[in-house]
Amino acid sequence: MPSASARSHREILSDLLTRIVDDEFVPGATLPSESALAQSYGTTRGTVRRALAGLQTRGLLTPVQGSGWVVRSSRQHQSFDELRSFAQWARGKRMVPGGRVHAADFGEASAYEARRLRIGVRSRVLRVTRVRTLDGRIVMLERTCYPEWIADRVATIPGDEASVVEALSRDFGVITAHADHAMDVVAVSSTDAELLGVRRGGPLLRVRRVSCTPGGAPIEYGEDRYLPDTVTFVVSASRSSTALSRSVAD
Amino acid sequence: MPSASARSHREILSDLLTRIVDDEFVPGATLPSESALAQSYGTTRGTVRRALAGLQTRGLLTPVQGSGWVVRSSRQHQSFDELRSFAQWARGKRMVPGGRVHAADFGEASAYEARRLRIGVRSRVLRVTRVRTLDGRIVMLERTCYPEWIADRVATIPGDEASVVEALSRDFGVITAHADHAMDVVAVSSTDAELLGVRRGGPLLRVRRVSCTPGGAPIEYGEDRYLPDTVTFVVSASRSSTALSRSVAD
DNA sequence: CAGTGGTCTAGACCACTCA
DNA sequence: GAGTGGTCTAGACCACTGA
Repeated sequence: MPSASARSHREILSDLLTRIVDDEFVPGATLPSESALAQSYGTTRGTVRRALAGLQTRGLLTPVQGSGWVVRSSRQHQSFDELRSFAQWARGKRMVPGGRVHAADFGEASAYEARRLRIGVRSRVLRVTRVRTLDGRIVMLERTCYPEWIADRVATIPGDEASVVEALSRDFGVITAHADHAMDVVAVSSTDAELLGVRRGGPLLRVRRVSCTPGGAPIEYGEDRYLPDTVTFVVSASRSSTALSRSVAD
Repeated sequence: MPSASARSHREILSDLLTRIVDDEFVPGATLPSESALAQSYGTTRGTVRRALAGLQTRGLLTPVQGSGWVVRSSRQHQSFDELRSFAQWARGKRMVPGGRVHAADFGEASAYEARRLRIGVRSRVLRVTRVRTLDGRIVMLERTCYPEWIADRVATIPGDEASVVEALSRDFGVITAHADHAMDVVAVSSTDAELLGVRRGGPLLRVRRVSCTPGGAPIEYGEDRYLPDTVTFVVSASRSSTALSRSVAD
């Protein structure tokens, strides 16, 4: 039953989410009508629709005009924070994230890095290479490039800090609001092979990423290389709700 | 300047989109306030906000509370149809899609296929293997599994049909409304090697996909294997708008 | 045809940003 | 403190579904 106190769209979303995850509404079933929900939550259709739209975006519901809202899945997708941070994602999965910094050096931005970070070519940047582990097993090689405005702050973060994202937010108030990801596949290079402890030529999933502040200022350009059988990226797409796109490799 | 006739949220969205793509508003710039836009389009804030939310989902805009809507990018993301259909995507990129059916056989659903398609184990399914080309070059190997309710209709589609998705919609009225994608990386198997014309052991980007009707009925389970340097998947994520998630490979 | 979601209006108050 | 986006209300009409 609905929480009598749920009036904001967030509360309604979280209440419906709980009820779906708890199988009160199973996949394939139709929810009560928007008007009925509005009445039972003591609010209006507009507010209920905001909550439903949120669950649609998360891939749990789909609207069928003239019929009702159908439960599409009861599997909860991950939050943006979990997507953004390796450590937060790992903890959400009850796994122990670890890793070590292999190298951290200042240098000049390449043309590619400069374009991604929207800074001048040859501006000062900090490049950090980390090897990431899950439950002690190596899963990923991460190369990150930070623009000068944040580089000095990043440099003070200890090499064994599990979550750089958390540290940036906690210690410096720098928050990630957006991230663009590009996913493709590459072969293991000689350098990769040494750091990851695998043979050359094998498959790696590469994720290139630019994270930005709420104002749109790029915080970092990162390139992650995952070993096979370690992670899968899942995208739930529908006509009106996803920003996934497929593009020609450049 | 705004089209005087733009009154629905779709029209406003498309007008703003044009103005952003045409660099009337460049990345980093702030749009006129919601109230100002509402007035100039002859509508209300609510309608304008729907349009803005759509552009946010597409990764073009981001709201900054107390300040305004900031242009984040002027690169247009692809539509759901382009994501869904290899042929439509290729045409959007001005490339020529091609391919041939290598095998098409009826068989019994495996436990995995049955779970994905929400049908009984050992139900009758149609399995089709296609090799896909772009501008004549082999880029992808596609294995698709169709449940019985649609299999006979799929079987009538010619092997050289460029877009199965289009054919299903055009000839049978079967429309894809959702698709869940899981992306990871695998090594080239001996079978793959033969069909794709590459050596064993190299990297392939694997995309597993379940497409559903508006009512949520699975239409197909597909597994695509892309050669390196052919496609990249791009995801634009923010705190409130994307369904991308990262999960442990199973 | 009754009931559903899709859309739009017109207003209100709040939280936040920035000069 | 003026102006911005964030939220919510209370209603209206439309397009569509399904019995």
